[in-house]
Amino acid sequence: MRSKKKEIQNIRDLAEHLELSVTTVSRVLNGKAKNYRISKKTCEKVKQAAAHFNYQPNKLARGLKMDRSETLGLVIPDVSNPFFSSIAKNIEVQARTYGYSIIFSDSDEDPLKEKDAIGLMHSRKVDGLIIAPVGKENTRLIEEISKAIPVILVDRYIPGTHLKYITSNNFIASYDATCFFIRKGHKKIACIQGLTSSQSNFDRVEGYKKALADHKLNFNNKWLTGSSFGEQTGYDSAIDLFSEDKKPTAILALSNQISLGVLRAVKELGINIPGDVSLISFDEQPYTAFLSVPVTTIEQDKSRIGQEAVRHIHSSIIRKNIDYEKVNIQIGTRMIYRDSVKDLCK
Amino acid sequence: MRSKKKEIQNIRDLAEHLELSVTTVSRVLNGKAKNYRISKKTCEKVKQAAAHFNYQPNKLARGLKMDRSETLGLVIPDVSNPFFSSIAKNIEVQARTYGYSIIFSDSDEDPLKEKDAIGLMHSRKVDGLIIAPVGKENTRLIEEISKAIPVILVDRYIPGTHLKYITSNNFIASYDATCFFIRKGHKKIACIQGLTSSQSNFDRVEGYKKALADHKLNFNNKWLTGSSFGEQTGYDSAIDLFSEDKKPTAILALSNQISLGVLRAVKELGINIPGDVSLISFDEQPYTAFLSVPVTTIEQDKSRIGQEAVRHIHSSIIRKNIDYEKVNIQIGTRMIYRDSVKDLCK
DNA sequence: CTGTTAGCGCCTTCAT
DNA sequence: ATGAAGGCGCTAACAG
Repeated sequence: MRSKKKEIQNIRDLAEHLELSVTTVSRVLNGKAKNYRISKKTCEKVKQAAAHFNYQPNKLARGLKMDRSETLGLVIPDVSNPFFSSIAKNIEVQARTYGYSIIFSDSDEDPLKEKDAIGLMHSRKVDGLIIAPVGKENTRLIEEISKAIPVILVDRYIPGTHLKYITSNNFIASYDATCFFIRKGHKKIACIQGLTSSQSNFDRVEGYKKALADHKLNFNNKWLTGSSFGEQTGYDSAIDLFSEDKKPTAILALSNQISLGVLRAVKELGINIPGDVSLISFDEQPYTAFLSVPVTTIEQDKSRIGQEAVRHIHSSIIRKNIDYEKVNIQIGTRMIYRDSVKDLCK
Repeated sequence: MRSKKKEIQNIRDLAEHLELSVTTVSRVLNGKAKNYRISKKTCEKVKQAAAHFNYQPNKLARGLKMDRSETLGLVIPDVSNPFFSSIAKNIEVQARTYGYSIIFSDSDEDPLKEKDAIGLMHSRKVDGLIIAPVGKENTRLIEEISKAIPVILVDRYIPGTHLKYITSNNFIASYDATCFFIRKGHKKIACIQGLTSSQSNFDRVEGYKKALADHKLNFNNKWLTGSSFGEQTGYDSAIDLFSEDKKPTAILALSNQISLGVLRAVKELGINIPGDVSLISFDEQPYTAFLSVPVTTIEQDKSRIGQEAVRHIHSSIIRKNIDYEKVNIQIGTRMIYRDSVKDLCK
């Protein structure tokens, strides 16, 4: 056997080189040697040759034939947000253990881009789709596609649909945080919310309201501001909250970026945390402990969210049937107590 | 024409429904109507039907036939690092404007995973590969694959190869930062480095050394510590730097995560920045201004790095030839002056 | 134990 | 101005 490296581009070249049929080679390479009782010798030869020529089957062709691309679509609103990048990382790493590659798209908080991205995923024949929807705009589309392939929502979900989701228990997290404020003697508690059309935002706001109600505190609309999860919202809202006669003693910020904005405003205004105002923020980050004031946060279990998402989508895929088993997992959160909340009772 | 929605799964179904040949449908859908002088009427009918049935061509089949998957591979060491997540975002957004989807893989700072990821990209027939290599372990493999498809390195590059790269001008950035320390009267300047096998780290260290040399300051090995870009390295190095008789007056941290580690150590030790020690950190982040001490940073132009990478790879792809035109772009950085450097001259 | 062959969905050459 | 047919690389009946 000449060891001269011919151009081995596909399985046929390899088969010819080995003087075997493509079938045999295919079988060996797909671990079906046993089923067809292919001789050890042949088996070894094939494997060695494949390794020698560094042959890798064309996944496009394989996908076309098998009707399975071994690919998962991932659509998230903003990877540069550390919350989502963490989720993305966990999903990718987990997905690979199941043999999937990730086709990734950043919807940039834009429903139109999201729509395109979903369409693309479909035409690329992903086996499943993991999506953190921007809002509710593409609900119909997502429901439609979920009839063809398994879909799972992460973080942000859409109620009133069959769509499965995995998210944090936002209601309880928010409820607990607000209660914590109240226990520390706060009565004027503001909440800076994110995207109002997102359900996780809604749940957080509900938790906040419920906590107020449970403690016979009136909910006042002037203390609920904000419109997106971004930094600018936090800044604008904080400025607003302090410019007028509102002046809350506590702020619940519904995302890490929002609290960064609050920090910017607070710095500009010369306001002191927790002296003048207390702060609790959603999303623990590696840097939160080292902020100008170490802020008390609500930590979400990003790694578990990612893992569960992949696990569920994988099991839907192998079961081949888009089951309507209800999967709506709300993963518990954890408060990390630091120095941004003042105890008014002392 | 019945508007009953038959199952339109592929181009043949669509053609049959329209009572046209697949050829014609294909041509219209690929914008080649003009070339074949297909009548306006036919054209319109086809487009409408495609939209109506929400038909999307199977990209797997298309890719197989065309030998172009319209897909770019992206392999980076850690998306949860905000520096890389920012790059990833810019790359994805830019790639989409050229019509590429991104197949993304996180090598998790592990050369083995990186190797697998690159192999997978190859078998998925990506049209081009953008990679921030972990170290130099997979140089051979990357060079090999670069003969088959365009490859471009971002951030971390590999010298002594033909591999194209786009990175920050790390040498100058580091040189300038060190000079700044010196100008402020510092003489005992430590440098906490990242992955020593990465060229960008090397360049940064070289810039640091050169600045010392240019100012007749001896480089002393005891002030060069660290071994990875992670947070723990920053912490360990800082502890080490302060525990002994070293006690530098200034620290140059070669990544944002390293400086977070420094901050952790400094907090634990009750050391004051910039009172006891000054700090300059690579990588500007949204939070850096709000850290316990707003830190002076070296900002890299992440959006430009991403854009250029995609631009170059796209042009290599359409030119169809893997040209050996040297592309080694070093993008300028910008220092953002804040309060973490003490002026010893005052 | 191994091989032959059809066909996945698409584009394109050649024919009309 | 439109069609028919071959083939991209792979897997899986079906056939020995």
